[in-house]
Amino acid sequence: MADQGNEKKQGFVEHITPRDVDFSQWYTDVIMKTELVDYAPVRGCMVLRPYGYAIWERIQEEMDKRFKATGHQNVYMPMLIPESLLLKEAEHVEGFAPEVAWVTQGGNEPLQERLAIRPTSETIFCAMYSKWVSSWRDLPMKYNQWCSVMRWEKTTRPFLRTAEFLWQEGHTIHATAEEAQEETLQMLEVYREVVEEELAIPVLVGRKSDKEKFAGAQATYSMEAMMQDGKALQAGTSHNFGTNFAEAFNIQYLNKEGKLAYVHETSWGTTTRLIGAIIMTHGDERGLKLPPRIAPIQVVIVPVAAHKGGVLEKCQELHDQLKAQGLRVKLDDRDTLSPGFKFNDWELKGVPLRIEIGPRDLEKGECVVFRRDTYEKRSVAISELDRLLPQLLEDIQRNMFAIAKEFRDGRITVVSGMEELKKATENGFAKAMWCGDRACEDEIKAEMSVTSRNMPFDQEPVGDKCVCCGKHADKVIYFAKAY
RNA sequence: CGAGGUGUAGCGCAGUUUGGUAGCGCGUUUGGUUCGGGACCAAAAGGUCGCAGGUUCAAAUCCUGUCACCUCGACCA
Repeated sequence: MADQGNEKKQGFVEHITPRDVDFSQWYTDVIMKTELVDYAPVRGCMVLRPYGYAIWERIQEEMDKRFKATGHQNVYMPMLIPESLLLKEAEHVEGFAPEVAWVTQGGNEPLQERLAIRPTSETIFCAMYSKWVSSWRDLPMKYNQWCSVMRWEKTTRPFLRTAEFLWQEGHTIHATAEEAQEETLQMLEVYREVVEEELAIPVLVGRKSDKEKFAGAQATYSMEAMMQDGKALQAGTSHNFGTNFAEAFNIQYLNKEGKLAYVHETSWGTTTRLIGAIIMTHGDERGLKLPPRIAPIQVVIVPVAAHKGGVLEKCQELHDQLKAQGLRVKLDDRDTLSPGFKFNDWELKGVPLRIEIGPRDLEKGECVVFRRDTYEKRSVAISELDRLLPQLLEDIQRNMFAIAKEFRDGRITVVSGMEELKKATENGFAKAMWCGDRACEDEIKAEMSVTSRNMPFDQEPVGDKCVCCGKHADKVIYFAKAY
């Protein structure tokens, strides 16, 4: 029975729009049919269903433990921000004003001052920090909050852009510019680590251009992932505010020399958009494909002819054993569905490993193990599973990252002129030299709807002339169409 | 927000041109037989036709408005 990975026998049933026919429709089919989300009866909002929320909880867990390990604490700020507070930092207001939702009435009384539903919480963190800091001994303060924010977006798509979304926002204040910069880059690295090692999504990290940076930031850094349609998805950002907000909100402390000084501030965020990134990085013709480390269910056990010869009992026993071993395992004991249906169903839902156990296997003390990433099926002694499954999960994790990275790298093209840039960004990223002028970015965006993504650190130049204007250039930069 | 498209049972659709009893497939429920890649038989339940107005003896069908979703553009995580 070994290696019966015969493609023809694996009559998988097509239930979603093929990925290469209509990527966008494929995405919608996948998120709906896997029951990750549903549309809410509110404009632009989505409901995270149990399976979708479970993925978010896994991401939270991985992020949160690293935040704690790097010395951060969680807090919770109010959802409502007084208008006067939001108006304090000019660039910040300008950036967010168009998409703020307002509360104008409390009960039956109109409010004296309208309240913004937070689009982000810099201003309220600043208001509190200004109360809490007085001495250099109070610094740094490194807080994070898990919450939802609201941005009145004109067009929305589940996970990628919704009016309300779940995220974490870290906000820290420091005594020196050096510390703030170190924090900014440290958190970018934490993000990179979670996304590459846990979500198996390769990312390009680097600094944003001034045009693309956060409203009110001195510098913004991002990680950018490539989706299977070649478009970029900004997967997380980390900002250094310098003293911009501290000056606007008067966050001062007495330094060691006994003089008043402004704090240096950072903020950084990742959102449920990461779930969209997982779907569009790894998904295939059969649906979702979850990296083992983030999958809410790593191993599903499907009994065949469950009522015969103690099959179900054996499956239950195996389930308990694997669970005790620390694997996230599920026994599919639904009694009205055929095994074939369940195979398709769990592949659609992206579970990395499936174990099939039927009467024929039991006679031999074996089971069939199926890999979601390679579609490979093979017979294995049940007694080997405790050793084999963790190895397979690690192998799948590595394999998924390698495939995603190979795909991405194969679609990054070094370009030196506008025609090449246009061609490269039709289905991937362009890597180019840039002079640093805003005008060149504007021209590229106007002509081909392509934006600069970020400027990688420590990169060898790929030329010495700006891709747009041809003048001297010393900045390596990525361009792409973006979500 | 600009251009185009779609809203009819949980899902996928027909019916709209030419107004006249609300249809099909899948799913669901009950019973039985099945179970190694979306099983089969029998019976049953399920819809104010996206929503709000209007025209008409009569509206899924005609008119006006509005909302949601999809595709392509402009803004954003």
